[in-house]
This record gives sequence, structure tokens and C-alpha cells, in this order.
Amino acid sequence: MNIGQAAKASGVSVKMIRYYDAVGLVRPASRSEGNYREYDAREVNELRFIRRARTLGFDMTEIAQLLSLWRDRDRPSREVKAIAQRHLADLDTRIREMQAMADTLRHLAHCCAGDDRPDCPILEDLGGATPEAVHTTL
Amino acid sequence: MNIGQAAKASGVSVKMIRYYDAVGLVRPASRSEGNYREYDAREVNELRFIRRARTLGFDMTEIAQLLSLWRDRDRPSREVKAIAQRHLADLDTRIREMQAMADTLRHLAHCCAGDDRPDCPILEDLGGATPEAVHTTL
DNA sequence: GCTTGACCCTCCTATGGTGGGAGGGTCTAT
DNA sequence: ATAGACCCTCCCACCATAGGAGGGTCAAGC
Repeated sequence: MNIGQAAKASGVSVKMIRYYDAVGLVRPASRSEGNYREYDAREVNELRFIRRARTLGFDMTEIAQLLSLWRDRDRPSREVKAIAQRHLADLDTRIREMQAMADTLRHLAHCCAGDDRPDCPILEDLGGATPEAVHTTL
Repeated sequence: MNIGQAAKASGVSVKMIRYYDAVGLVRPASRSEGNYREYDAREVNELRFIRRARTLGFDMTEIAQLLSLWRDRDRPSREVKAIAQRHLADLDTRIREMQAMADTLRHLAHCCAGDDRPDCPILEDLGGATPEAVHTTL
């Protein structure tokens, strides 16, 4: 199985397979006589695993850990869960931050007439957050 | 006012001020005899504006547009609102995506015992999403 | 056996926003 | 005059991904 077929079967792009190979996230693929990378079902499964983990937002460091636990039949599920929960906490933090942004923006946009007039609470907020500080520090 | 003072007054790091200068987000700062960048209250206000916009998640392209509207006293607030709403929609999309990730992960983590045993629904999900596809495509 | 086209290879570039550092110049206070 | 704080430019790294150039390999059809 060539890299193109592995890409189709796993849903990971050819580019990314080569990248994962280069950085050592997957073990170096064996090579054909013509120096083509060769893949079997096992390796395609690992690529799938990586793709699925990426869609859940795990970064490559976390995926490397998850992969090695996946390969280890005697892993304690505690370790997997710990990684997942750390990542989950991370996600929740980022979601909260983005929600704070969105809430502020929604409020400002709601207060903005959005017509021909120049008065705009959005720009006022951006420009005038704490204007007095400038005067006092100059 | 030197760049360090402008950084303190605006809350934007020295590094980032130079970067905004280099990429043209702000107009090139005037220079002293010794080639030091010089800032006045007006420019510090623009840096503040940028910082505030960054905390609301606007990217540099959007900020460039917002800045030019801010500088234009005759802008129609419609244009500002349009940019804000586009960005808001973007934020909401990303929030929804991350929430989907978090929800899935929360469910999987909840189902995982997290003890010494190797059985782990998290790894099962990552590895076994659609395993039959591999067999049928090999 | 030769050509064609699909596929593969490596190496380089860019993205976006930020930080870090090297190597060297400027300014200010003692 | 010297020390120390500050500034300058230029380069590198991050993370995950995509694009392209320049060239090799393979399979099918002639």
C-alpha cells in the first residue's frame, strides 16, 4: 500500500503522513525498492487514530502519549483518562475565554446602530477602554 | 517617548510594537537622531486600540480595517458593525466546534474507569471509530 | 521497448502572532 | 569615562497545515 492509498484509507493527507513520519509521531514507514513508503493495515489504523485524536483537539505531544498507551495492552486506563481530562480542562478554559469575547462583542454590536452615522459604541470601546491612563503616564 | 515607555503605556510589548510597525499595521514611527522610535499620545492610543481588539479576538486584517474606520471621523457605523458581526459569527462557529470536542471528550472520560485496568473507552473511540473501513479498503 | 500520466520522493516556503536571543549602537547618570 | 539601561536589526522557534519546484518510479497501452 502506497502513501496515497494510506491517505485515502485513513483520512490523513499525504502531506501530513509524511510530516508525522518526519517528526517521529509514527514509526518510519518501511520503503519499497523505489524508495516508496509502504503501509499496512496496522499503520493505517494508527493514522486513523491520529486523525480522530486531532478532531478532538489533542496536540501532537498528547497524541504521541495516547498512541504509546494505545500500543501498550497493559496500560492503566488511569493514564489515558488523565491526559483526556487535562485536555478537557484546557478546552473548557479556551471556550470560556472565547465566550467572554463573544459576549462582549455581541453586546457592543447590539448597541451599535449600524447605519450611516459615525457614532459607534464598538469603536468607543476599543479606543476608549482606559483613556485617562495615557494622559497620566505621558 | 521611547518604545519601552509606549509599551508600558499601551500594554503592548516592545516586540509586538516593532512587529506592528514592520508589517504596516501602524504607520512607521518617526525616529530620533539615534534612530530610536518615537511615540506620542496619539500613537499610544492606537496601540491600546490594537491591544483591546486583540483581546476580543480580532485578527490583524480586521484590526487594520477597524483602525482605519477609527481614524475616519465620517465612517458609517454600519461598516464597523459588519466587521464585528462577521467576527462574532466566526467566534461562535469556533466555540461550537470546541464545545463539540469537549462534549465528546467529557462523555468518553466519564465512561472511563481511570484505574489500573487497561480497558478504556477513550482509546476505543480513538482507535475504533470505523475499523471496518480499513478491512474493506485493503 | 517506449511513452504517458499518475504517483512518489525530498526540500523549501508560507501561514499568524508571539517570544527569545545575538551582536552591536545610544543615552544618561555618576 | 564608564556602567547600565535602553534601543536597534536580523535570525530562529513555535504548531499544524498546505503549496510548489524539480526530479524519480511505476503501470498501462501502444
